[in-house]
Amino acid sequence: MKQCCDMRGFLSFIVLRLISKSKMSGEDLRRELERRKGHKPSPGTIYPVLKALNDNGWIKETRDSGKEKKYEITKKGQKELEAATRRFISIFCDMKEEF
Amino acid sequence: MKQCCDMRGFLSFIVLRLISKSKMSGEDLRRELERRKGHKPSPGTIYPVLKALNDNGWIKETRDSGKEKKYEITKKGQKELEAATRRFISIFCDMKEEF
DNA sequence: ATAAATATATCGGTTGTCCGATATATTGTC
DNA sequence: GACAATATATCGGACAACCGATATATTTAT
Repeated sequence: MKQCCDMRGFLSFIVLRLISKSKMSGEDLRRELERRKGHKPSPGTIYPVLKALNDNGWIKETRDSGKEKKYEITKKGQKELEAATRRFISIFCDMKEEF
Repeated sequence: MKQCCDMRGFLSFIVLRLISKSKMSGEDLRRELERRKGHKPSPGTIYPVLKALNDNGWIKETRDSGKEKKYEITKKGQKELEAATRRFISIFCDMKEEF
């Protein structure tokens, strides 16, 4: 174990959260994730995540006048995000003080 | 993807945090994790995590008068926990409002 | 329109987390 | 001390996250 911990497994959660705040493209997300994590996820990481979220009906494409492709959250995605957020809070309840 | 997301990958982080607050045994941790996650990690999950944290010198055993074995955090573990917490906050900065 | 740059998509492979099963050790009870 | 109950340890394997490489599509610049 190099560090405690890798914090794998949360990418789709973060991505869904970010998209819920504003429409974002794959590259938008890569940039924002680099900012937060100090490491830019590879295309092979981010696009499969977007595909999975889309296949689940949690996000959907939106093309504003034929420009670059962005994603926005769906109603179903909102529900899922709320549920996931509840799970998150329940697990990390005591992190409150750290923020 | 069944849910977004499984929130795997944070177990050692949570365990280190819990131990930093009070000395805990493996079973103490299993109970507390069940409370938070709604699912009790198997022995095959928790003990290897404790071993790994111990091997890294982040926690150490403490036997209070030959009673059950508990773990407490070390100085090195404190440092690592602070670093991990910083990473966590950086990634989830916007979760602040949710708590 | 063509070329270059950027964005998206897909696939195979690696790695790490976690579990179930099982074995051993420790504690509590009689 | 003997036995049961509880706690700890270890191992193989399943599964999923993530990456690197590569291919394709789209946008931008000339």
